[in-house]
Amino acid sequence: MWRKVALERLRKAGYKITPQRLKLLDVLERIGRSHPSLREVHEAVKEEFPTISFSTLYSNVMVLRDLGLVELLHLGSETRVEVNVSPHVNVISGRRVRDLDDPELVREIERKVGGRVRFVNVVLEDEV
Amino acid sequence: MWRKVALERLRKAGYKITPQRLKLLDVLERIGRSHPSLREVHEAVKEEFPTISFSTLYSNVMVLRDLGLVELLHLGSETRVEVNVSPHVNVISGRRVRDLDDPELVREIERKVGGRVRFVNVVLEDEV
DNA sequence: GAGTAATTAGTAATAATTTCTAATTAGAAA
DNA sequence: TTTCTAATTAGAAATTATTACTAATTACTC
Repeated sequence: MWRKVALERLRKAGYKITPQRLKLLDVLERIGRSHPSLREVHEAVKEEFPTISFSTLYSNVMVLRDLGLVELLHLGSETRVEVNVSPHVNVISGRRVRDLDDPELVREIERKVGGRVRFVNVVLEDEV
Repeated sequence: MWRKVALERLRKAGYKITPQRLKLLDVLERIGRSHPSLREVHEAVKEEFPTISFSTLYSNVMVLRDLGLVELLHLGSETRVEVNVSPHVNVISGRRVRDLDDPELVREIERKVGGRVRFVNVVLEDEV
């Protein structure tokens, strides 16, 4: 579903459809909800397209971001890619991120902070 | 207040009280609630102690973090220092961060995500 | 006041992102 | 289909921020 939308939007915006881009869409459709880092996305794409360079991957992720197809979030020292673009909650414990789709909660937060929420990161205490 | 607690805790933990550390406490007491980046904290401390190196500043901030006296958060490419250590909400728009102390909201989020919240970052849509 | 381990400043190393460029290629037009 | 051209790619280099290392200095104990 996301892949289809993404492809359509790339076309509409006049971007060329290269094999590198197609593989990137495949990979993000498959693992995007696990919030992979750029490096992890690169590794995953290399499985299917071993010669893709980091720089190509990087610039393509930026294209997707510019088109509003992915969200980037910064966790520790790394940039994570997120396919869920609707306002939602990321629950973060350590390196783990899980999505919580709770429009109710998002709406309440919007009411309290006064502004349109892009996303919410809830950082939990490390379990001991 | 925070400064006093911090100094006490440094002493208790057996750390030496150096002029560099005292200036750092001064600065964080003063500007800590603006969530300065490490670089900004360094600049601010240099105003009062021009010879302090980034590396000294850095390791002292890490000491404060280890003692639970500051929280570090990663925003874009930079590390921000936060003096507010109780579970709370950071409202982020662009490079700006403001604190929202709303224990009610934090408690509700904790209930929904199931876990002890360290802090919550609410990232807002960029204003156009 | 001396001794000692912690701290400091300066520098080097690392890690992740971002930029740059020559060669290649997707897609439009002939 | 073939040609043309601007967009895209791979690889390398530059940048940026953080983290690690080390010799010299210093805060604190006795």
